[in-house]
Amino acid sequence: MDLVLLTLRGGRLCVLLIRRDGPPFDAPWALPGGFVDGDEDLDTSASRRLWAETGVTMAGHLEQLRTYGGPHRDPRMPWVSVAYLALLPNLPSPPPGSDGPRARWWPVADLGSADGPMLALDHPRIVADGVERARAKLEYTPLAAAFCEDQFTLADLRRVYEAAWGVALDPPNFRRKVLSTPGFVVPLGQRTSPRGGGRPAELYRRGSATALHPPLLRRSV
Amino acid sequence: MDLVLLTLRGGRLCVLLIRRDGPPFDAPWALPGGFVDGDEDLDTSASRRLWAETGVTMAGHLEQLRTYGGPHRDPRMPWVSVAYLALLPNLPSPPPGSDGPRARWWPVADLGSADGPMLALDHPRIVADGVERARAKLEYTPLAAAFCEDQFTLADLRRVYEAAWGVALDPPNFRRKVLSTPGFVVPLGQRTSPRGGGRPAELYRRGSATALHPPLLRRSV
DNA sequence: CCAAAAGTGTTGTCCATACACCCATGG
DNA sequence: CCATGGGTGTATGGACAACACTTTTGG
Repeated sequence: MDLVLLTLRGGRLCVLLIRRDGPPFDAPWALPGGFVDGDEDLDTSASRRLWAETGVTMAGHLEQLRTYGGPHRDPRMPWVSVAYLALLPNLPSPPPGSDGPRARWWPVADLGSADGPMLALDHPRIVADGVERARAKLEYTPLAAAFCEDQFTLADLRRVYEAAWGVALDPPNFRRKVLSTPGFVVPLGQRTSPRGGGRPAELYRRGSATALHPPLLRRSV
Repeated sequence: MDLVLLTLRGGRLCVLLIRRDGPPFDAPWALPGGFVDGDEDLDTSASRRLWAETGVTMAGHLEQLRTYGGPHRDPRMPWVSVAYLALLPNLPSPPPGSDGPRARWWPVADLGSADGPMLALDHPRIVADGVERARAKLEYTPLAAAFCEDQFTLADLRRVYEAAWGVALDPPNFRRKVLSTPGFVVPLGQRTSPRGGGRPAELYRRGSATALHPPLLRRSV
């Protein structure tokens, strides 16, 4: 099992990587993961590993990403690996998990570049699939809130989209769009204490919606 | 490995089920599937099994659906199973595959009803996931053409949406929408010979687009 | 008073819908 | 000539992008 843990740090979308030393890893950085116990559900196993890596239990979002397998994978690894994708609010660096000392958050934009980490096995593709899944799900689900704390402002939510998609969104229009979607967010009737000037923002929490109708499309084309 | 093979028969979305007799199947109908060879890729294995069941090679569409596993599955079965989803044009009934005599296309709308088939293990959920995946992918990909023959009319394509979503679409507006999406379909400059009255329709084949911008949304809410 | 951030109003454009209408074929 | 299905034209409404403007805070 491999875990793609995504979060936002400093306005950048980041993935958690673990520094590995020996085989079966042919490159210094790899996704967190491990073996699945025979007596537990796949989702349960992923949830347990997520907790082991980050201490996170309820926050965020966890879903199965895809299963990777075939002769191209390292023969010393399990023949197939089920990858899971987690979207998490900002966490300490390094995260307080079992791999803490060897763990690091890497901006996903740095993965292909020269000063970015070298990823082992087929992990580059797994990360790419996870990032694309996350970007796509922001369009038609309210999962952007999984990147935020329990209470968040609409600016927090907007910055999730801006970091994940690499675009700038118009704050007034974003506000209208989110508030006009039933169940996306729930107002709490409280305001933030402003930080260095500016009007305090209203606080919200996640709503009960599971899909956005109509979606919040990134206008790429 | 389990295969969810979907096709259109008589304006209804149908799934291929195999009649099973003994254990490990606790109900008479099950998805086609089998074991994965250790020396082949997952996608390759799914493609091979698809060919074995239907004789289909290039037509249609095949993608990984999800991996199911956990203690709730039958202990005599493999502990995990990777499910694949295929969208296929209309095929003979029964299909000319290895399980041909025991295979049957069932309308997915009948699955929950009293006169519908009883599905073994966790196959009801797998079928439901596959159907929902197919319905969703019709929105933002040109995969509806995978349900059609090599050459098809816009009415054929429209009937795919109508069958999968259970709605009626306005033919003029559907036509404009499809033709205004670059790469969705390619006109062939030929016309069908009309069948029992009506103007002959123009013929098209699949285009090169992989996504629809903007999507063709079902207005359910 | 000024800067900064949150929030409101307004307008134009695009797109989807609904539906009237025309075209081409079989009976 | 009529029924049937394919295809075109067009008016209306809703959603979104753009941007001017107001509100509320800190300095």
